[in-house]
Amino acid sequence: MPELPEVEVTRRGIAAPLRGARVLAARPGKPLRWPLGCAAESLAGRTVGDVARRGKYLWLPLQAATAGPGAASGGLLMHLGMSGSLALLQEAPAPGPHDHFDLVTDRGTLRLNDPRRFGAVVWSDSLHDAPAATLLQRLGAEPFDPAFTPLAFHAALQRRHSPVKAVLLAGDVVVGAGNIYACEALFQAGIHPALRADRISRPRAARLLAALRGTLARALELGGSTLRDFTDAHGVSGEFQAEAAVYGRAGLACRACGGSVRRVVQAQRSTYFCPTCQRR
DNA sequence: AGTTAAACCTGGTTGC
DNA sequence: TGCAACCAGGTTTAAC
Repeated sequence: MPELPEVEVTRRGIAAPLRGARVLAARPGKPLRWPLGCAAESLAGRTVGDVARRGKYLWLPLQAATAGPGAASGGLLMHLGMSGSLALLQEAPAPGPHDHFDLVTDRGTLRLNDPRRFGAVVWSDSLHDAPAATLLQRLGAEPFDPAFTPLAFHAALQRRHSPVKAVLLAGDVVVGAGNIYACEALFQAGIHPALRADRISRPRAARLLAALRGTLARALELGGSTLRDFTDAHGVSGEFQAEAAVYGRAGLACRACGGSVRRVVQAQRSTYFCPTCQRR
């Protein structure tokens, strides 16, 4: 499920309550994408720092009680995959069949629910060491980074020969958009999803970046999108999907021109677009 | 090197 | 009603 807005909504829900929390225990469940990479017992006694986000990854700093030089830091790199969500529970019931990781703290239990188990919880000594550094290394620019200018976006697109939709999804030019927001941003920008990235003009690249930022910002306001199972840290669903212009609307009328929204498959994923409003 | 398939998993929906 | 086929918010890894 989760694209940047859902991950950021999650981060905002847990960051303040968990800042300074003391870890009492960690309970891994069924295997996720990768092994935890440390003994669960080694997390007990650590203190949670400021939860950060990079792309669709969350970083939970976990400081050791004995503050020595270097070896005391580290943290958990978390990813929600396709179907994951995090909840911060004051009184956690016994884990259900799809609860695959618990971080028990004195401020509540942070619980990962992830039916498909494409998500991940991985220990890393720091963001700058493997495995975290390896995973984050391929990520493109943060969409809201002011240093990421329309010109820089256009230059990056010029180097790619794939359809622009596939480039947005790949996340190595700019992170944050998944299948929903890539479709929506392209619609807002009036760009055909099959258009090769290197064929996009400078003005259209600028328009696409603005559309991407606008789409992600609007989704953030609405608490993200909930298609089937996403909820924020308090169990609340997102509302963005209700105002999606094209995503999931194959055969329905385009909200702008009244024409029929089409569904095609690109890079093994469904793409929704309006052939009238979006041009090559 | 750069682009495109295969793989990981479970469950809900659709169609015969 | 039963069951097969297809679909789903992601991204690493392997293969052209």
